[in-house]
Amino acid sequence: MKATPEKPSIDGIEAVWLKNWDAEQTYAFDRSATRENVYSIDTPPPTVSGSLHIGHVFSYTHADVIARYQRMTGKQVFYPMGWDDNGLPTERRVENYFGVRCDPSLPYDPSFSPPEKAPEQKISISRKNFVELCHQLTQADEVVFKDLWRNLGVSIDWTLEYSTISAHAQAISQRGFLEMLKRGEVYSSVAPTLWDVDFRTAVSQAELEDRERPGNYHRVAFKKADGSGSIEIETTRPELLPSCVALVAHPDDERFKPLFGTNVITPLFSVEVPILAHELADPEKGAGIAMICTFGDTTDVTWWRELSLPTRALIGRDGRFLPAEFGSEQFPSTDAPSANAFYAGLEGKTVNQVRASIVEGLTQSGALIGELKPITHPVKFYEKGERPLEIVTSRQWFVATLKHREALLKRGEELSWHPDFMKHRYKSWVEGLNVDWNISRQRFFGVPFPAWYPTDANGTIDFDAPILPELSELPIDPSSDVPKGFSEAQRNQPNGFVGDPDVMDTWATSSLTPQIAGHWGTELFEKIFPMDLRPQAHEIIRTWLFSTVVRSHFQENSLPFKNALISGWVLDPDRKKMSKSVGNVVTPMPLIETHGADALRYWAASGRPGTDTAIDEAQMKIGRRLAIKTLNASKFVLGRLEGITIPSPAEITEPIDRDFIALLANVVNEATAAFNTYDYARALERTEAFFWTFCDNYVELVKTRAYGEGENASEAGTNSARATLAITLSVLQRLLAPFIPFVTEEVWRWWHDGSVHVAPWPVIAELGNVTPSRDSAVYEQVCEVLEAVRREKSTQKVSQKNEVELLKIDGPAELLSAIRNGETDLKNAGGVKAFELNESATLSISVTLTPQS
RNA sequence: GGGCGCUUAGCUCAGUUGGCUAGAGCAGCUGAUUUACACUCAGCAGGUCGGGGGUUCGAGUCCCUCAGCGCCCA
Repeated sequence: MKATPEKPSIDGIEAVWLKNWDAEQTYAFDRSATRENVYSIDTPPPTVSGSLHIGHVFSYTHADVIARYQRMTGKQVFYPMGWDDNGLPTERRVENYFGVRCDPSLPYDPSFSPPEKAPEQKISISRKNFVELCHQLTQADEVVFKDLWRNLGVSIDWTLEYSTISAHAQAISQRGFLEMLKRGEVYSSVAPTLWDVDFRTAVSQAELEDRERPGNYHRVAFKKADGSGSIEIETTRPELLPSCVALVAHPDDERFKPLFGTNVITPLFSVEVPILAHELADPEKGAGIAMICTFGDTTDVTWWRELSLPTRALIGRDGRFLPAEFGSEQFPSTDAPSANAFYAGLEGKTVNQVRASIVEGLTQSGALIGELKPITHPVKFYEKGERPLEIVTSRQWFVATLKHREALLKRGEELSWHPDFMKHRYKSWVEGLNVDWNISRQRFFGVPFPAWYPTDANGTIDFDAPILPELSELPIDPSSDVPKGFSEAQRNQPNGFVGDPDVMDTWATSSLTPQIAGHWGTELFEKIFPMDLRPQAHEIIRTWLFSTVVRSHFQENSLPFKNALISGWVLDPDRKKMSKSVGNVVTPMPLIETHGADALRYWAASGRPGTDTAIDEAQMKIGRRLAIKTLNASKFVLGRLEGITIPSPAEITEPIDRDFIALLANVVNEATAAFNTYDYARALERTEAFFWTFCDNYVELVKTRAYGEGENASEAGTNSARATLAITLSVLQRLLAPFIPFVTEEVWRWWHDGSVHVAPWPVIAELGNVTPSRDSAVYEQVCEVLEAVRREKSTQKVSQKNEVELLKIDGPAELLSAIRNGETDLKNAGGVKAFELNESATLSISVTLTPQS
């Protein structure tokens, strides 16, 4: 056995072992492994947005302790790392960081470089220049992220690194799209689409959030077409009056039943619209009768579709009102001249401006009844946006999810969720789907759709006959690549082609992380798919988890992974959610520097799956203490064993040792069972508790005997203690290794050549012929007596080293026999000079201390 | 509006199918201690398990109900 260091320390050991693990390729995935022998992890590729978050540390630690456990059980762990660098977050960051804006109409400027300091007025640059800056910034960010992961001791195989904007990921993503297209699972259509006017892009249902916003009910009178009076409706969006196509009330609403099928005339624009019945109309809301406009919200879209209403959409992609001609077929009007005259003042205006004009017009015409009624109501926003979404009609690619709802729900049932209740998140999301998954984004830094469209002699684009590349050509960019049989000169020309201008939703790519990380189409993929584990946070169940399930269901007719390990959130010390705007975000690197990586991991690993956990530096200090204790206990025990041949567990013969090993066997069983159900926190708790009793009680009891000293010393007794110390230390070092990998590696190497992280996970068979079923409770009963002795010394305020003149114990025969078995150790540990044991029904321990000199 | 989770000691949390006197760590208090311990060890104290009702020989645990907090979905 090697010598233990004189003064071991945990400070600085991270750097030593990181270097060593790199050199030894400790975490390298062996591609020759068979599928049964592989444990594969679908690592979340974090959004590389420049800010590291303590939440990263939290959830990546959870996955890592599982990875380390699996590796020790003998599995080849496929543990890749990805960076989600495409998409809007990167674009926003680049715009602000460099002070630029993408204008796809500009030509590429090879000599462009951004100014040192971001200018106030953003510089317009070409798409290619913009994308170059995106790459530049994300690469720099990725270095910082990687540094954190390494310092945290995440056991990733860095040769498996990928990024979602890489050519490899783009090729996979485009192939995935083409295969869906071939199978008819994706389609393009012109449809009302939720639209962010600031970002100028469509957004999907998964990116929506409701925000409570103040609004006003405007009571507006519509004259009946037959001239018999008027109907009053209430609306929060009077600006949509020119887009009104009908009024709607609940079919059972007695107030309006007689009116169904009759017509009214819109104020200001004199458009005749019907009064219709639909169940989604809420009799309790407003006046109980609403106007349907194309389109104010998603309910309007439902009504429009189910009631087969005409389209009078007027809000453009920039959020401004489009031209309209009243009196035309689309906008019939009984008074076209005044309608057009009024509308002339609205065209090109923003939503707020138009609202003001229309309210004024309604007031003047007397159609606005009474005062405005302020209300608070939920309004749909893009989760990253600042203005309410509009609905515009545009061409988009959709993945058909709605008609597969039942199958997708079944997939959710099939998946093992940790914790189990998280499956409700998935279920309620899938049940609530109301539009197909829109995967088109009118943005720049993303994976382009691999499609061109032919144009006819008039230059009209035929969207129904896309020109598609061969799989071998991928990745392609239709805005710069030319389809086979065409030349660049034919781009955007009659009888030529146009490239699809859009990029894919970021989830359309990251839903293929198993395919990207596992190199779809190669032998490797067969070995890692379906993945064993998907670790992730709960707020992306409806996006990442759901979309991955969708893609895998279509592509492989399978779940993409068997287990989903859902982490909670990290809350600030006041149990508030961390957010940039509140300014309570904690960055992890200083915490690693202060407390050590093991300590930070200890805190993270004590947060159970799915449980929100507050940042707690006190907990990190306890983790640090555990690491230091591991170091010192190992030094002490190994010091007792220095220079001798360590006896094998077969030599564990003393009853107290055998009982202690039985308890150890129970801990091994419990920790293993807990890991197998992804309850790492429980495994840690049990291991840790046992480790402390090992240090404070067992080692204290047997250290004299292990030295071959003290009264009644015997070779058998000494060897039994030595064997117990050695095997227990070995087992505990390994049980702790997934949680505190740096310090356990340090102490393991004091007496082993290889890494603890590829050492075999402890099993009962190692423990000699001891079984978890205990012959007796010798150890616990001896501890109880030891405690009584310590209590007496503490009460008497004397040193624990003070000797005990006489230890008198009255108790049942069974107990006395246990104590006799531990008598020697008790004498050694408690300084007991003499025992007096008497049989009695009740337990009583009397301690007579030797008077202090 | 529907759903999920949480509520146990001052704090952070355990408490597996209902069963010994409800546990741990931290903080607090009282001591001991410097040849494993960038301190460590021992001891003490601290809870009507959110409220109410029910099932049961027995409820922190199961059922009902109410309240508060958080989240998901609509």
